[in-house]
Amino acid sequence: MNRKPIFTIIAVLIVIGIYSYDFFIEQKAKSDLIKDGQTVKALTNTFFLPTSTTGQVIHHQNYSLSYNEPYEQAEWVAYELKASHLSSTNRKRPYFEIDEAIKTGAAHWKNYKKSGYDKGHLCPAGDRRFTKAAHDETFLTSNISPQEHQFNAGVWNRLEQKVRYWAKKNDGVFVVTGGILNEDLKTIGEEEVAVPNQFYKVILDHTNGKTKMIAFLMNHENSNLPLYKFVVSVDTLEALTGIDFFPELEDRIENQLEASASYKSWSF
DNA sequence: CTGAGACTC
DNA sequence: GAGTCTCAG
Repeated sequence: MNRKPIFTIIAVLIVIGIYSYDFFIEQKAKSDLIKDGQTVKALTNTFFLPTSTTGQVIHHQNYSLSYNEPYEQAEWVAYELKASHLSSTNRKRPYFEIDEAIKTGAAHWKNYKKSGYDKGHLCPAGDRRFTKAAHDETFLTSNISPQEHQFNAGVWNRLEQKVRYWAKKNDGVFVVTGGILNEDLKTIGEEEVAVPNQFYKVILDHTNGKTKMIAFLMNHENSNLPLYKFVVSVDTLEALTGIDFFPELEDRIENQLEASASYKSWSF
């Protein structure tokens, strides 16, 4: 009878041990996930990542972003869209989740509820349908910006579809996108998520060793104008955002390409 | 494709 | 909050 407390203590220790082990495995899996994302970018696509004006760059498995805390959204989201990524698989839309990777705290989706604005994807769900995990990963609140529905479902949607067309045609493109974040923007919700007045997108293609790029700047309103009307130089966007979009590109090529607002080598 | 919102449980 | 359904451009 007097041995009973010993057994109890041993049993408790075993239970604690099991929970600790589970916790350890879970943490290990999480750190591997983050490390993998960084490794992938380091080994392959580093050159296409823009600079960050905030110092908070997050690498997810299928896109990277730079979070701008005061505006409660990403200043840019960057990803590669390969032809093989394009999928017609219909996937169920999950619920938006707070991106736990944002150390300063990503906005809650409730800020958007009944705000009159869409939770507009920056990395589109339609570009990440190749797996459920990739699709779900776009439903993080670090990957959205308040967008008028007419804009999101209209001219912005048209541009996103054009990017898919180029990805298919050129066997892959790099995409950088976001809202123009500057002072005195309207905000929504308790966390005061800023509503950009303009949105931009930069597309880089390096098919067959030739590098070309094209950039778009759109006012935050729907339009029926053809997409080429919104073409600007990357230099224009860099002046507006303070972001250096392709710092790893050879300077001579970078300077030449970024100064151009020509779209003659892109088919619409 | 891009989404919101109402309704039930 | 989760799941299902309807609706709009």
